[in-house]
Amino acid sequence: MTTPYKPEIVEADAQRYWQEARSFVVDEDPDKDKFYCLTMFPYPSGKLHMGHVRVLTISDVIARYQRMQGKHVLQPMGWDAFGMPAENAAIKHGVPPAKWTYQNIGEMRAQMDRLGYAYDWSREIATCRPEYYRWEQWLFTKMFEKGLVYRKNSVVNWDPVDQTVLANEQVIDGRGWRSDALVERREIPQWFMKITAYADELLDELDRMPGWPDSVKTMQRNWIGRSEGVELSFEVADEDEPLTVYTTRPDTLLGVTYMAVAAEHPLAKKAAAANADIAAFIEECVRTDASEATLETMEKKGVPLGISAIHPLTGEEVPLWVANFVLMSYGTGAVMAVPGHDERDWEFAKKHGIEIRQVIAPSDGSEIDIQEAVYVDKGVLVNSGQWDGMDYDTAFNAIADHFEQTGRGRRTVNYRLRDWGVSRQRYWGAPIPIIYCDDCDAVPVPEKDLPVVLPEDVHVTGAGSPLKNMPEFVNVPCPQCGKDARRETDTFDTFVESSWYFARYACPDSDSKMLDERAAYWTPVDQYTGGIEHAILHLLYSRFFQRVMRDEGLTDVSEPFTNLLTQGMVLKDGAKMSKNKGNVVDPQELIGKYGADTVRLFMMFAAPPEQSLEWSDEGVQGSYRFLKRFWHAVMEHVEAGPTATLDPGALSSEQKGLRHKTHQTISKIGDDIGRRSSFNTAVAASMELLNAVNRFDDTTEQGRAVQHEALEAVVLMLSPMTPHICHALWKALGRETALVDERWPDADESALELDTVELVVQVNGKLRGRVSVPADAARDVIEEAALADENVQRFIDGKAIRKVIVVPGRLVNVVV
RNA sequence: GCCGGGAUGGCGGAACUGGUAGACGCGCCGGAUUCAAAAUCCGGUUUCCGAGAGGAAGUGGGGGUUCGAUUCCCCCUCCCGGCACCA
Repeated sequence: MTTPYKPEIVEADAQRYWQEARSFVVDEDPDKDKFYCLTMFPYPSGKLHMGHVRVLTISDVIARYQRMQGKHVLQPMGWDAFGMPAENAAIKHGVPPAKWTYQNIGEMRAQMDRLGYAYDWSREIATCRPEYYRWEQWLFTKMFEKGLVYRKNSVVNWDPVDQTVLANEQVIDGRGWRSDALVERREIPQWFMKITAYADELLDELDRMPGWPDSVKTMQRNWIGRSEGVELSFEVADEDEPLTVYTTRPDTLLGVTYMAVAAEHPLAKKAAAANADIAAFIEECVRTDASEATLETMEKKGVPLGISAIHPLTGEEVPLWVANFVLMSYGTGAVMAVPGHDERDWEFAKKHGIEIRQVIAPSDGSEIDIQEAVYVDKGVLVNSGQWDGMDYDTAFNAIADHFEQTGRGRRTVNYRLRDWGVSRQRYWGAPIPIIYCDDCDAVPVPEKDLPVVLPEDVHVTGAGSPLKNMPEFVNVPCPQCGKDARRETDTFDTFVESSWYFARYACPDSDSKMLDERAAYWTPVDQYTGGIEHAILHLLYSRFFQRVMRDEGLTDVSEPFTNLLTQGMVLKDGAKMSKNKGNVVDPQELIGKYGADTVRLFMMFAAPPEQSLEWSDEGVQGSYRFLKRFWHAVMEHVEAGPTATLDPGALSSEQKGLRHKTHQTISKIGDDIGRRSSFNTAVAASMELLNAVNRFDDTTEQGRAVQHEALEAVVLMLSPMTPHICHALWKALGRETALVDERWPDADESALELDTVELVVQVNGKLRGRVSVPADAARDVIEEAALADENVQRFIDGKAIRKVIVVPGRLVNVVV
């Protein structure tokens, strides 16, 4: 009987060692090659869930692997501590958000430690602490000075019963989640950050980011949505102001048969004053939430305003409509409609009996019927007078020139990207450092008065921010003129905190600067890991903030994350684990039953990191079984007595075979983890090697030596995934040093060479046989061997061989 | 609706650059061990035909390129993520 595997003892022992040796606390050592490994920090929601365990484990495996490559690794952890759930908990249970949050942080930190993650806890950050958010308040005031922030009216979801602003998430089927009242769109003044000032840089740099997945780069490109078009004006009958629209298809201009404005547009409001039907329609448009998904999937509706614009080229009258699919916040709040050559315009025109005019024909001369089907491709202009026969580019330029020469329009670059609205009408966030004075308007809080500290002892009711009812917070003298003034009670969007925390880990205790010289050592982040749901917002805001910090002279770095890995969700029964669905598996329970290593191993083995992971209780048991087999294999070997030194020159062919497998696996797993982030196949390869060791029944001196080498390799290579058991087994194998300080093994090239290789033989692409040939066999020798195969003979017999394809080391295909 | 991604045995997945489809694990079947069970160990396991040797089909559906396609191209279906106030 060998020593049994007791994970709770093995894991406590390893963790005690790391704790006492301060294994994961790092300094800024200029002589060492740094590696900054980071996970998107969690929201402290209460308990760790499997989604957390997955991403934290992926990141930990990378950190530990890089350490074994000799890198000086920083892996910090912290808390995205502001946000709505704390307010919801406060409303429900009467606990102040701060207290609730700090409690959760304590619980989650303990759970993380139980999982054995290699964190430098000396750098822990919680974004709800004034020492942290004072610096984003400070940066905001710097941006204010530079004109990178501004205030304008913008739309929110308004709950008319609770008299409060709702997040999109709090709107369910157009109604407030607590009041059930129909939500209204309402405009209020809010602060914006000018991310559009960096649009071109954010877009262009994507081409020079090889460490990011193409899918994320494509999403960001599309989100920024740079387009080149023409801005042009239509005169409106009886109006002084012309109606300005932007189009990327000036070539279709002669096909404009109507125009549409947003419900909030001044022309619509004016028409509504004189017409009850229009007023009713506008009312209806406002009674919806503000999310784009809702607007785009809504039935497209509109009513005519009874007024016309004048077509700038033909002088024709073009009817004006108000429509629910035009947004005031996009461009000018007005669009020109070309039913013949735009899908949405075509459907709207069909529905309302508006004329559909063909002005583009396919370049290949084929006939189309524009009344039957819309034609959106670029082609040749028709029914367009002097522009007839031109292709897209020629027409674009000719028409753009015409407008620029007549002064009624101009070429312009447009972005889909909008400036970032950072104001939130919520309590549990970082206060926006602004003071409103009747004389001086909005005044940023001077640096000496920062931070603006959020009062933590409050009573949250859910109806508006409690800050509004705290005169000691609100009433302050104006920093400019000293008169009585009022403090801003809105707080920052929590994305503001998460847009720069990664840099602050380098110097979390710096109280004189947002970032000090330590940031120059650690940033940028070498490996960033997190959910694909952050592909656009969080990652784009972080790229923006990094540049704002750069332009403020705080860093030379422009891109915050060199390599990005986006991990998939954890599912059970095909659905995301959530309390609502009742399919949650508690990590704590599993760790108690099997230990942290089993949970970590299953997470890494069950699916590739970018894909969703289907939870399986049986699969977890399988991982546990493997660790037990692993443990007993090493213990049996060790308990059989000491091992002799390996002599590679004195091995039998079976011994050579196992040694070949060992070094082939070392080579494969290094590539799997280091280059491919393919942890599931790395685990599979470890299992294969261990299976080979267990099948290898050779108790001679050299037999045991080859076995010993294989077992040490498995211990080293599994250690990033299951660090505790490997820590124990490394000691058991007679090693004096701690495994955490060991280097990744090297594959011995001489052990990888093979004398013979097996080739597959196909006839017409179908597998018909296999042949063994010397590794260095010439092409004609391979061909001869392939054609000589008995089964291959049956399929080529009596047929003419047209061609023989030889793929060295792989296959032979005989084409007959 | 728009943008991005995914679909392979009973299940999770593997096949990396167009070259043996199903590695590894789960489950299941059979056996060993046991008074019995659990645990453990050994063998089998895509489907169909065949005693076997072997053959045929097969990677969501339909088409195409190629000596050869899970992999590349076109069209479609379903599922997932995001859509600017969930984080």
